[in-house]
Amino acid sequence: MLTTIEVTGVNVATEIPLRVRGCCQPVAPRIPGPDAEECAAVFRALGDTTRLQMIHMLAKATEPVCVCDFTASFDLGQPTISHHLAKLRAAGLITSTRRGIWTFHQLNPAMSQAAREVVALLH
Amino acid sequence: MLTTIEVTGVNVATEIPLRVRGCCQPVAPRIPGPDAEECAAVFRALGDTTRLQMIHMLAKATEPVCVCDFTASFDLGQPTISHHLAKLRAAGLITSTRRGIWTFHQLNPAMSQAAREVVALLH
DNA sequence: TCCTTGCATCGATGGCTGTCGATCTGTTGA
DNA sequence: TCAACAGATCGACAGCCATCGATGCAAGGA
Repeated sequence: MLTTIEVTGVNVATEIPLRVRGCCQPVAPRIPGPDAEECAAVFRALGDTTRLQMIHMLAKATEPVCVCDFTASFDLGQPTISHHLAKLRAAGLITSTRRGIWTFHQLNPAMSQAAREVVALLH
Repeated sequence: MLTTIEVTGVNVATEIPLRVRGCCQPVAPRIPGPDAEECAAVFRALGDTTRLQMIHMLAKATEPVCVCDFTASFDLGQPTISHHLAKLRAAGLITSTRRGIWTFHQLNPAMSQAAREVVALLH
């Protein structure tokens, strides 16, 4: 175990680094570009408290949820809720179905495997 | 299976909704506020392709990684890399240790359980 | 045919974020 | 003591994002 000292959020160690490879070398194979962007997009969609709560609500819900359920649950206007739902839809996390006057939302059954694994973490 | 028609990204179903509870009702218990915000912060930190690649590299690396390794791997300036590392550090995903001239970075061994589960998905 | 209702869309606005060049700081070696 | 280097910080800037009020639009009911 190294003895370290906190300095502006960075630990200062007093020992010589054990370093095999040279410096300034790429370290490991990267995630393929498109995969990384798609994965980041899912994280970005969930990187907002409101949308995270929405996905959690949909994951818990036993029947489809309409927009007014969300507006009743969050202190936000209807256009803002609609905007968040559009973001979740664009990320492929939910699907929306209109039945008569109402539009119902649910987790996308055809969600990507990566997205499914992330959503599963939200119980 | 419902027969649906695509209209501006929303499916239009022709059947009457099966709805037990009334409309405009909160649906399920929410994630406690602080938990949701902390969780969203982790997702937000991973919601950028560069940072996602960084975490992936650190997860794959067998020894600590210094800033110049990242600048060699990404087409970004050193201040930008430093900025992204600071974001990952603020989210509790990595720790940074200075040894002599270099600052080495690694996945935070004391990462929150939620964060650990998310990072584990990146292989 | 007209009104009401649920929801999407538009335009505006303030705040946040990714990126850069310039600069500052701390460490090493001469 | 000083020069060279790794990396953090600062200030600026452009682009994105969350939010709102206003408006448009489709469906249902009178």
